[in-house]
Amino acid sequence: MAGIMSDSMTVVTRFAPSPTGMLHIGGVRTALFSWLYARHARGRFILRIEDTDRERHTEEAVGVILDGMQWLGLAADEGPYYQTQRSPRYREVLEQMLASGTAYRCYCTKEELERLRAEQLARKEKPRYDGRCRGRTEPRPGIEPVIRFRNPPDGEVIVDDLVHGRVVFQNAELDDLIIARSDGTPTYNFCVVVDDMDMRITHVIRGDDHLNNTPRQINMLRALGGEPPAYGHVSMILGPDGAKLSKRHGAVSALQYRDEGYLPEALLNYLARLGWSHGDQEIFTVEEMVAAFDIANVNKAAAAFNPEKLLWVNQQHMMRVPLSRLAPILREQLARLGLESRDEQLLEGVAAVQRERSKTLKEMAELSRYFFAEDIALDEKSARKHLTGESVPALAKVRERLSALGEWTAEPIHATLSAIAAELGVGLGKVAQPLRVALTGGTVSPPIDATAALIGRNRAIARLDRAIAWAGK
RNA sequence: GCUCCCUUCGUCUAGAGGCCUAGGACAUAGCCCUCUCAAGGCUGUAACACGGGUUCGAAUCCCGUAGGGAGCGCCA
Repeated sequence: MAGIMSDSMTVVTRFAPSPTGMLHIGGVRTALFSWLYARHARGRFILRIEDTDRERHTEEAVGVILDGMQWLGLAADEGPYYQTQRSPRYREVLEQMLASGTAYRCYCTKEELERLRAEQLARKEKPRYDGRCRGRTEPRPGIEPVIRFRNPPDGEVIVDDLVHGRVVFQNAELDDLIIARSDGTPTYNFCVVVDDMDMRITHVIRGDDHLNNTPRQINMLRALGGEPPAYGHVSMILGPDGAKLSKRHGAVSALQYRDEGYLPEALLNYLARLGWSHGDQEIFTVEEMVAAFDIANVNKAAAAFNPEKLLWVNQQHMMRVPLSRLAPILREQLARLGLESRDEQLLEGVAAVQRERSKTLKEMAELSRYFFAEDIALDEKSARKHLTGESVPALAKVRERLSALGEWTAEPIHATLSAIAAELGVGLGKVAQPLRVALTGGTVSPPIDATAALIGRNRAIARLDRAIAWAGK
């Protein structure tokens, strides 16, 4: 009964990225599913860095993964483990397999193997090693051998995949894969098996590009006397055009989304809903996802990444989260625009009125310059339209009454503006729009009373004076 | 080429033989609300890849076909 664990057994999942210099959002999604599965089952989640290919992997590349996981809040209960630090253990298992005969040395040269491959291809066969060194007992002088796994020649391997259901592979389709290179270093498929066994992984949740590796890994695990874990192969993410997601589709790195002003829980929510659903619910807090997640409901088909929906999900989260969560991120985004603000009260106030009019915190910062900048730029077009000679009486009246206003908050400001409109016999728009241009420099802002309140009396009056002067020209 | 996987509105999905006149969400169009922009509300356009079966009845089960993807490395 491969992979069926009793309830009493603790679930252990893992995320095993290869440090390529970026945390890909496809990887984030499998990490998330792994993490959710462990959290839901009150199990453990392990982070393991697959860095066997030493040259390509740098410390910075590992740092990127760690930073990304931290930003996302996908905390590991164990690790990070590094494969490069486990060499002695791999060596040990290799020796053990050689001794037991489940692995053997292969002295074929690369040229020989290439020829074999070419012949098979010419015969329209699947290229695979034919096992010619299986029975060899004597070394070939001058050749450093590789080590191959002795795969069972017949029978089948059944994978009861958590998302795909039963998948059956014939052993005859599998060949004896190389588990150690001629320089003695172990290869990926072998390391994974040893690691998953040693770390007692109960549920391997990974990309479905690994589905074809699974029968080999199961065979190796059995040869080592281990019991295979359960496997769940989740689909990959496609670009909006249905092609494999790549840089040309825009941001594929998780940290880019942080820089673009997305909330990590929103990214997680969006990624989870890509291939998974829970009734008609679209917006989930992380806790809700943990409670509702079930790998069995994950879709088999690959899903296309839709940036517009991510934007919507992000805004929905911005509108629900406490303002104190938004303020620091808004401050950071403002800083990138060269605008300083240490006023937590103001930051939260701005976030409160802007969150329903911005999709990201970056956009919020861009739309909120006039709340933080001392000098604002007057948009020509807006000014010509609304700061006309006709608007001067209204503006003057607003200036006069607002400077005398007792309490500088939205309600009295609103009452004042309404009263002025009524006195002048015009709609509120005739007062609000010129004032909006005066205060913000443009025609778009949150409700004018709230906007004025946040801008503050002194700055508001100064901007009014300037606008009146402009209109009177 | 071989093996394996996948296929419901443009996109993400619901759907476990009758509840389907195929539901929800994003996007899109219209209306409402309204001081601008939003947010919100209402309404609309829009899908079971195709062909055969099985069944009283199929989006759902079976078999093909087509299309897409992955794997077949001394990469991970």
